[in-house]
Amino acid sequence: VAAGSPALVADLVFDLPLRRSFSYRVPPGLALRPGQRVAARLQGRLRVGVVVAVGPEGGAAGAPASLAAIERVLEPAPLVGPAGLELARWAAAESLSSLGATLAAWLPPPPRAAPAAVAPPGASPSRQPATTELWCGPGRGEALERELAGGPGAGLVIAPDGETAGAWAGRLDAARLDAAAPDRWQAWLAVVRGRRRLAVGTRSALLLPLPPPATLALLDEQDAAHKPPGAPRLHSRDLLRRRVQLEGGRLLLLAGAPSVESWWEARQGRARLVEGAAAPGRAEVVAAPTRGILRNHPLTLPLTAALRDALRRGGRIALVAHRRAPALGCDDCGAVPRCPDCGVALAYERTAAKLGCRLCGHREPAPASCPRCRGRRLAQLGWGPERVVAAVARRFPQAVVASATDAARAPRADVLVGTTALLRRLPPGGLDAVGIVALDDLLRLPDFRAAERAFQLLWTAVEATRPAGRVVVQTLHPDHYALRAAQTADRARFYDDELRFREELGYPPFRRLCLLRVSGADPGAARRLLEDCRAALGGVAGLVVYPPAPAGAGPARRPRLACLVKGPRELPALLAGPLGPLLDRPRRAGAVVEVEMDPVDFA
DNA sequence: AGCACGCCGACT
DNA sequence: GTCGGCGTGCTC
Repeated sequence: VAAGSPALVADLVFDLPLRRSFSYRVPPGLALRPGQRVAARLQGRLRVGVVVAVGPEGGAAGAPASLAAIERVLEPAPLVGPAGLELARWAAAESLSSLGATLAAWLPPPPRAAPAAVAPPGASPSRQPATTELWCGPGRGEALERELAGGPGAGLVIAPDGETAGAWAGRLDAARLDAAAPDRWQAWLAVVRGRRRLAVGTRSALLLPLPPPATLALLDEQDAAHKPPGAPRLHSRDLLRRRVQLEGGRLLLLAGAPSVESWWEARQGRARLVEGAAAPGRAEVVAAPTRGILRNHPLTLPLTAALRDALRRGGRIALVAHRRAPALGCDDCGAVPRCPDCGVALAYERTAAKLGCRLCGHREPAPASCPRCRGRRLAQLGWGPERVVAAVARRFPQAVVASATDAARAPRADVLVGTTALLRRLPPGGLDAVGIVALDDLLRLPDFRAAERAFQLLWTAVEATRPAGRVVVQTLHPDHYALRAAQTADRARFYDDELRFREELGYPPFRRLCLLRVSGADPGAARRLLEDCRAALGGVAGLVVYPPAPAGAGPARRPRLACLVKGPRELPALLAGPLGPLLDRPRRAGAVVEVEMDPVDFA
């Protein structure tokens, strides 16, 4: 180290579940800036690190006396500036996860060979006004296309999946940044340096810096794909909201039937609701009561008629079936045993012959007959896609009936049978009819979002059906508020009812949730670890910590146990302290804890 | 997450 | 008598 020029130290974060940074010596002559990626040795292995701070030696507290040196830079300039780093830091804190893992998920993979020096990104964007708009009218996709193609500002479109991203990249002639793009690193740089005005990507593009004035668009904002499991454990909508809060810009959230959270934001005046002109015509939503029918055949008369009519005109029909529901329901009166405290359907534990609440852990013996009508037809059986295909093919032998996850994969089928994903990515109005085989399967899900999901499914079905077509909904609950609202095309009516329910029982958007999920080969160890977590949270004011409850079957065949924590808006900050030791060392005594803020999927 | 160092079962 | 299982702990 030359006298007079103090050695520089850089703090790095790595793609590891570690919520701390590591200090390294900066070799003389190496110009490093926060946001830049470098290669450095950690435990002898060369790894990709992101520089989060650079300063004179001695700044890093607790660092060993002699530091290892950074090996080389991977990029001549940072991909994100201080604003992007700040955003990622907020996201990591908000989701109780590591900054390194968060950044790794939000940056394109570094180039294989060290690229030639490039111009650094422009100056930090000047503050622009922030606006959020919720676009839910018909033709919103076309409107977005016109808005962005018309220019002149920069635009970033975030799609729920790579396929949609690819389609939009073509539509807008935009730089493509998702995993399937030929060179994401080059594409990222092209936008940063102003050579491309528009970009399309999935959640991995959320931090892409844009020159002002910028428009950020989130497609299908209600889609759970915007918060898949794993890092970064944050909903793309929440990140984009924060992003426009910090740096300004225009945020457009697109959805026919938005998330309850986004509707609430609009109702509170924090987002502008844009419903657009009324559609010229809308498919009719028909409720087909299934009392006592669905047991033997998946088609009621109204749905059979819709199928027959559509087949006669040579049209296409989609049938939405659902996997077996984990809950019990009465096939006679439609009653579903629910948790007395949480209001969600109780999950049926067949082996124990018990009903259990997935949220609070309440358990009771499974009744032999329906508590409401005393009927004996309390059953878990549902009509899965395979059974529906067989039944429809028997009833309409001349029709081509296909089971498909994606309508585009079965172009020749007259009748498509699939789960709710079937209706995704369909051109609006392309179907003659849609049949929802058993809406109750969806309503029975032990998830407080069940009604929201049902409403979104119905709305999507209507949008996918031609204006003179029919959406036939088979259900034992023809008066359910989600169905009524879909029939009258009255969004506000649904959200008013749903928000009242959420407020009464203390669910989002009024309260926040965090799920502590524990798994382990030894059930005893898992239970003990979860009890440690609950004990750690015991003294925190403002929290409701629910008892352990069995968690849904995970990918691993290990017993899983979960516990839900409910709290105020600042829940992450309240949990960070007490759960800190657990987050830093999640594996203990043969069990592992996973902490998930704002979970979207409970079933 | 990896990877190393730690103590208890089936083998050349 | 050893080789090796993965349980636990650490990473500038």
